[in-house]
Amino acid sequence: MPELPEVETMVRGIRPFVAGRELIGVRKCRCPCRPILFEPALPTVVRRVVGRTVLAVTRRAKRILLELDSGDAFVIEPRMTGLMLLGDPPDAGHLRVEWQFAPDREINSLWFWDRRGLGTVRLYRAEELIQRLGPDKLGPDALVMTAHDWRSRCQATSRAIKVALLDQRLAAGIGNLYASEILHLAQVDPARPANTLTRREIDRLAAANRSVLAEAIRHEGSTLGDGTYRNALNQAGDYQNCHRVYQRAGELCPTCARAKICRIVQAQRATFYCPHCQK
DNA sequence: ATTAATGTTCAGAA
DNA sequence: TTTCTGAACATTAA
Repeated sequence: MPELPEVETMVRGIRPFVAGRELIGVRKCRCPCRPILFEPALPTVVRRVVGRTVLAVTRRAKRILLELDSGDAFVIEPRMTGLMLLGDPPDAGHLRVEWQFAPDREINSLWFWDRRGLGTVRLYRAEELIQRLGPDKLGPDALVMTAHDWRSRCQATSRAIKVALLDQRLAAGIGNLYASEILHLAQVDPARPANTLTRREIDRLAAANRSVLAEAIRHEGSTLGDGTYRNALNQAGDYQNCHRVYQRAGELCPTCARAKICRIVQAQRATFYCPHCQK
Protein backbone atom coordinates (compact mmCIF):
# COMPACT_ATOMS: atom_id res chain seq x y z
CA MET A 1 0.00 0.00 0.00
CA PRO A 2 2.42 2.67 -0.96
CA GLU A 3 1.05 5.97 0.32
CA LEU A 4 2.91 9.27 0.48
CA PRO A 5 5.65 8.18 2.95
CA GLU A 6 6.35 4.95 1.08
CA VAL A 7 6.48 6.67 -2.31
CA GLU A 8 8.71 9.42 -0.89
CA THR A 9 11.03 6.69 0.43
CA MET A 10 11.17 5.07 -3.00
CA VAL A 11 12.01 8.41 -4.64
CA ARG A 12 14.76 9.19 -2.13
CA GLY A 13 16.12 5.68 -2.56
CA ILE A 14 16.43 5.71 -6.32
CA ARG A 15 17.29 9.38 -6.85
CA PRO A 16 21.06 9.18 -6.16
CA PHE A 17 21.41 6.25 -8.55
CA VAL A 18 19.17 7.51 -11.34
CA ALA A 19 19.37 11.31 -11.51
CA GLY A 20 21.83 12.46 -14.14
CA ARG A 21 21.99 9.05 -15.87
CA GLU A 22 21.53 8.45 -19.57
CA LEU A 23 18.82 5.98 -20.61
CA ILE A 24 19.89 3.36 -23.10
CA GLY A 25 16.75 1.23 -22.98
CA VAL A 26 13.34 0.46 -21.49
CA ARG A 27 11.77 -2.97 -21.68
CA LYS A 28 8.81 -4.90 -20.39
CA CYS A 29 9.84 -7.92 -18.40
CA ARG A 30 8.58 -11.33 -19.41
CA CYS A 31 6.59 -11.99 -16.27
CA PRO A 32 3.96 -14.74 -16.34
CA CYS A 33 1.18 -12.28 -15.42
CA ARG A 34 -0.64 -9.99 -17.79
CA PRO A 35 1.49 -7.15 -19.25
CA ILE A 36 1.65 -3.90 -17.33
CA LEU A 37 -0.44 -0.96 -18.43
CA PHE A 38 2.07 1.04 -20.44
CA GLU A 39 1.22 4.25 -22.29
CA PRO A 40 1.96 4.95 -25.03
CA ALA A 41 2.96 1.64 -26.60
CA LEU A 42 6.49 0.50 -25.77
CA PRO A 43 8.12 1.11 -29.19
CA THR A 44 6.96 4.73 -29.05
CA VAL A 45 8.32 5.08 -25.54
CA VAL A 46 11.67 3.63 -26.54
CA ARG A 47 11.96 5.98 -29.50
CA ARG A 48 11.24 9.00 -27.30
CA VAL A 49 13.53 8.19 -24.38
CA VAL A 50 16.62 6.32 -25.55
CA GLY A 51 19.62 8.63 -25.37
CA ARG A 52 17.82 11.01 -23.00
CA THR A 53 19.06 11.87 -19.53
CA VAL A 54 17.04 11.71 -16.32
CA LEU A 55 17.20 15.23 -14.93
CA ALA A 56 15.24 14.65 -11.73
CA VAL A 57 13.38 12.04 -9.73
CA THR A 58 10.39 13.54 -7.96
CA ARG A 59 7.12 12.64 -6.23
CA ARG A 60 3.64 13.96 -6.97
CA ALA A 61 1.30 12.62 -4.28
CA LYS A 62 1.55 8.83 -4.70
CA ARG A 63 3.22 8.99 -8.11
CA ILE A 64 6.89 8.80 -9.02
CA LEU A 65 8.21 11.02 -11.81
CA LEU A 66 11.37 10.42 -13.83
CA GLU A 67 11.84 13.78 -15.56
CA LEU A 68 13.86 13.66 -18.75
CA ASP A 69 15.92 16.35 -20.48
CA SER A 70 13.43 16.25 -23.37
CA GLY A 71 10.62 17.55 -21.16
CA ASP A 72 8.94 14.14 -21.17
CA ALA A 73 8.49 12.35 -17.88
CA PHE A 74 7.77 8.81 -16.85
CA VAL A 75 4.89 8.79 -14.38
CA ILE A 76 4.77 5.62 -12.30
CA GLU A 77 1.74 4.73 -10.17
CA PRO A 78 2.55 1.90 -7.77
CA ARG A 79 -1.11 1.60 -6.66
CA MET A 80 -1.36 -1.38 -4.30
CA THR A 81 1.81 -3.37 -4.60
CA GLY A 82 4.15 -1.59 -6.99
CA LEU A 83 7.80 -1.00 -6.02
CA MET A 84 10.72 0.85 -7.58
CA LEU A 85 13.83 -1.25 -7.02
CA LEU A 86 17.56 -0.98 -7.57
CA GLY A 87 18.43 -4.20 -5.81
CA ASP A 88 17.04 -7.71 -5.89
CA PRO A 89 13.22 -8.01 -6.14
CA PRO A 90 11.10 -9.79 -3.48
CA ASP A 91 10.53 -12.41 -6.19
CA ALA A 92 11.57 -12.41 -9.82
CA GLY A 93 8.13 -13.45 -11.04
CA HIS A 94 6.53 -10.03 -10.71
CA LEU A 95 9.11 -7.78 -12.29
CA ARG A 96 7.30 -5.64 -14.86
CA VAL A 97 9.60 -2.98 -16.35
CA GLU A 98 13.35 -2.41 -16.55
CA TRP A 99 14.99 0.95 -17.23
CA GLN A 100 18.54 0.48 -18.47
CA PHE A 101 21.22 3.13 -18.00
CA ALA A 102 24.59 3.59 -19.61
CA PRO A 103 26.72 0.86 -18.02
CA ASP A 104 29.24 3.10 -16.32
CA ARG A 105 28.47 2.31 -12.69
CA GLU A 106 27.77 -0.56 -10.34
CA ILE A 107 23.97 -0.23 -10.58
CA ASN A 108 22.77 0.22 -14.16
CA SER A 109 19.14 -0.94 -13.95
CA LEU A 110 16.00 0.38 -12.30
CA TRP A 111 13.04 -2.00 -11.93
CA PHE A 112 9.30 -1.72 -11.46
CA TRP A 113 8.06 -4.73 -9.52
CA ASP A 114 4.32 -5.21 -8.92
CA ARG A 115 2.74 -8.32 -7.46
CA ARG A 116 -0.89 -7.50 -8.11
CA GLY A 117 -0.32 -5.70 -11.34
CA LEU A 118 -2.57 -2.70 -10.73
CA GLY A 119 0.31 -0.27 -11.19
CA THR A 120 0.86 1.80 -14.31
CA VAL A 121 3.81 3.31 -16.16
CA ARG A 122 3.13 6.20 -18.51
CA LEU A 123 5.24 8.63 -20.50
CA TYR A 124 3.81 12.15 -20.55
CA ARG A 125 4.92 15.19 -22.50
CA ALA A 126 5.53 18.36 -20.46
CA GLU A 127 2.19 19.89 -21.39
CA GLU A 128 0.37 16.65 -20.56
CA LEU A 129 1.96 16.68 -17.12
CA ILE A 130 0.41 20.00 -16.23
CA GLN A 131 -2.91 18.90 -17.61
CA ARG A 132 -3.00 15.46 -16.02
CA LEU A 133 -1.20 16.06 -12.72
CA GLY A 134 -1.98 19.71 -12.09
CA PRO A 135 -3.69 20.97 -8.95
CA ASP A 136 -7.15 20.78 -10.49
CA LYS A 137 -6.73 17.07 -10.91
CA LEU A 138 -4.49 16.21 -8.02
CA GLY A 139 -5.06 18.70 -5.24
CA PRO A 140 -2.42 20.00 -2.84
CA ASP A 141 0.24 17.59 -1.60
CA ALA A 142 -0.55 16.52 1.95
CA LEU A 143 3.04 17.09 2.99
CA VAL A 144 2.92 20.79 2.24
CA MET A 145 -0.72 21.62 2.99
CA THR A 146 -1.25 24.56 5.33
CA ALA A 147 -3.88 24.89 8.05
CA HIS A 148 -5.65 27.30 5.73
CA ASP A 149 -5.73 24.65 2.98
CA TRP A 150 -7.23 22.20 5.45
CA ARG A 151 -9.95 24.63 6.53
CA SER A 152 -11.13 25.43 3.04
CA ARG A 153 -10.99 21.81 1.86
CA CYS A 154 -12.84 20.41 4.88
CA GLN A 155 -15.53 23.04 4.65
CA ALA A 156 -16.31 22.00 1.08
CA THR A 157 -17.69 18.54 1.82
CA SER A 158 -20.16 16.83 4.11
CA ARG A 159 -18.57 13.42 3.79
CA ALA A 160 -17.13 11.71 6.87
CA ILE A 161 -13.67 13.14 7.51
CA LYS A 162 -12.02 9.72 7.14
CA VAL A 163 -13.62 9.25 3.72
CA ALA A 164 -12.73 12.81 2.70
CA LEU A 165 -9.09 12.24 3.66
CA LEU A 166 -8.92 9.49 1.04
CA ASP A 167 -10.04 11.90 -1.69
CA GLN A 168 -6.85 12.82 -3.50
CA ARG A 169 -8.34 16.16 -4.55
CA LEU A 170 -8.67 17.13 -0.90
CA ALA A 171 -5.29 15.97 0.40
CA ALA A 172 -3.11 14.26 -2.18
CA GLY A 173 -0.98 11.44 -0.81
CA ILE A 174 -2.96 10.18 2.18
CA GLY A 175 -4.27 6.61 1.94
CA ASN A 176 -6.22 4.24 4.13
CA LEU A 177 -3.48 3.52 6.64
CA TYR A 178 -2.35 7.08 7.34
CA ALA A 179 -5.92 8.41 7.40
CA SER A 180 -6.63 6.35 10.54
CA GLU A 181 -3.29 7.25 12.11
CA ILE A 182 -3.69 10.98 11.49
CA LEU A 183 -7.25 11.11 12.86
CA HIS A 184 -6.22 9.27 16.00
CA LEU A 185 -3.36 11.65 16.72
CA ALA A 186 -5.69 14.59 16.04
CA GLN A 187 -8.32 13.00 18.34
CA VAL A 188 -11.05 13.45 15.75
CA ASP A 189 -13.84 10.89 15.26
CA PRO A 190 -13.50 9.43 11.73
CA ALA A 191 -17.27 9.54 11.25
CA ARG A 192 -17.57 13.31 11.75
CA PRO A 193 -18.77 15.13 8.64
CA ALA A 194 -15.76 17.11 7.43
CA ASN A 195 -17.68 20.40 7.37
CA THR A 196 -18.60 20.13 11.08
CA LEU A 197 -14.99 20.20 12.27
CA THR A 198 -14.19 23.27 14.35
CA ARG A 199 -11.27 25.52 13.55
CA ARG A 200 -9.43 24.10 16.51
CA GLU A 201 -10.01 20.52 15.37
CA ILE A 202 -8.83 21.30 11.86
CA ASP A 203 -5.67 22.85 13.28
CA ARG A 204 -5.08 19.62 15.21
CA LEU A 205 -5.70 17.66 12.02
CA ALA A 206 -3.20 19.76 10.07
CA ALA A 207 -0.56 19.32 12.78
CA ALA A 208 -1.21 15.58 13.10
CA ASN A 209 -1.01 15.16 9.34
CA ARG A 210 2.36 16.79 9.19
CA SER A 211 3.86 14.94 12.13
CA VAL A 212 2.55 11.48 11.12
CA LEU A 213 3.76 11.81 7.53
CA ALA A 214 7.15 13.21 8.53
CA GLU A 215 7.67 10.51 11.14
CA ALA A 216 6.61 7.78 8.70
CA ILE A 217 9.10 9.08 6.12
CA ARG A 218 11.79 9.07 8.80
CA HIS A 219 11.00 5.38 9.39
CA GLU A 220 10.98 4.64 5.64
CA GLY A 221 7.28 3.80 5.56
CA SER A 222 5.19 0.89 6.84
CA THR A 223 5.78 -2.72 5.84
CA LEU A 224 2.64 -4.63 6.82
CA GLY A 225 2.13 -8.30 7.51
CA ASP A 226 2.25 -9.41 3.91
CA GLY A 227 5.68 -7.78 3.67
CA THR A 228 5.00 -6.33 0.26
CA TYR A 229 6.24 -2.80 0.73
CA ARG A 230 10.03 -2.46 0.45
CA ASN A 231 12.38 0.44 -0.14
CA ALA A 232 14.58 0.74 -3.24
CA LEU A 233 17.04 -1.77 -1.83
CA ASN A 234 14.31 -4.31 -0.94
CA GLN A 235 14.47 -3.51 2.79
CA ALA A 236 11.38 -3.29 5.02
CA GLY A 237 10.20 -0.03 6.59
CA ASP A 238 9.85 0.55 10.35
CA TYR A 239 6.78 2.67 10.82
CA GLN A 240 4.39 -0.28 11.37
CA ASN A 241 5.96 -0.49 14.85
CA CYS A 242 4.78 3.06 15.51
CA HIS A 243 1.17 2.53 14.41
CA ARG A 244 -1.20 3.83 17.03
CA VAL A 245 -4.39 2.21 15.72
CA TYR A 246 -4.01 0.71 12.25
CA GLN A 247 -4.60 -3.06 12.41
CA ARG A 248 -4.58 -2.83 16.21
CA ALA A 249 -8.28 -3.56 16.89
CA GLY A 250 -8.78 -4.86 20.43
CA GLU A 251 -5.58 -3.33 21.76
CA LEU A 252 -5.66 -0.58 24.39
CA CYS A 253 -5.62 2.95 23.02
CA PRO A 254 -2.07 4.35 23.35
CA THR A 255 -3.42 7.83 24.14
CA CYS A 256 -6.07 7.31 26.82
CA ALA A 257 -5.41 3.65 27.84
CA ARG A 258 -9.09 3.52 28.75
CA ALA A 259 -10.71 1.97 25.69
CA LYS A 260 -9.85 -0.63 23.10
CA ILE A 261 -9.20 0.25 19.47
CA CYS A 262 -12.26 -0.39 17.26
CA ARG A 263 -12.41 -1.42 13.64
CA ILE A 264 -15.30 -0.12 11.53
CA VAL A 265 -15.93 0.02 7.78
CA GLN A 266 -16.38 3.32 5.94
CA ALA A 267 -16.80 3.46 2.18
CA GLN A 268 -15.89 -0.24 2.04
CA ARG A 269 -12.54 0.41 3.73
CA ALA A 270 -11.35 -0.48 7.22
CA THR A 271 -11.06 2.37 9.73
CA PHE A 272 -9.37 2.00 13.13
CA TYR A 273 -10.03 4.44 15.96
CA CYS A 274 -10.47 4.93 19.69
CA PRO A 275 -14.13 5.55 20.61
CA HIS A 276 -13.09 7.17 23.89
CA CYS A 277 -10.62 9.86 22.91
CA GLN A 278 -11.64 10.60 19.30
CA LYS A 279 -14.61 12.96 19.41
C1' DA B 1 -12.61 -25.69 -1.31
C1' DT B 2 -14.95 -21.60 -1.84
C1' DT B 3 -15.18 -16.89 -0.05
C1' DA B 4 -13.82 -12.62 1.89
C1' DA B 5 -10.50 -9.17 2.54
C1' DT B 6 -6.78 -6.40 1.21
C1' DG B 7 -6.22 -0.67 -1.05
C1' DT B 8 -5.69 2.80 -5.14
C1' DT B 9 -7.74 4.82 -8.89
C1' DC B 10 -11.11 5.51 -12.35
C1' DA B 11 -15.47 4.97 -14.95
C1' DG B 12 -20.03 5.34 -14.60
C1' DA B 13 -24.33 5.55 -11.99
C1' DA B 14 -27.24 7.74 -8.53
C1' DT C 1 -22.21 19.16 -8.81
C1' DT C 2 -21.40 15.74 -5.39
C1' DT C 3 -21.35 11.26 -3.68
C1' DC C 4 -21.41 6.40 -4.11
C1' DT C 5 -20.42 1.68 -6.22
C1' DG C 6 -17.89 -1.68 -8.61
C1' DA C 7 -14.02 -3.32 -11.40
C1' DA C 8 -9.15 -3.94 -12.31
C1' DC C 9 -5.76 -7.54 -10.06
C1' DA C 10 -2.92 -11.43 -6.91
C1' DT C 11 -2.44 -13.43 -2.78
C1' DT C 12 -3.57 -14.92 1.77
C1' DA C 13 -6.54 -16.03 5.71
C1' DA C 14 -10.67 -17.97 7.20
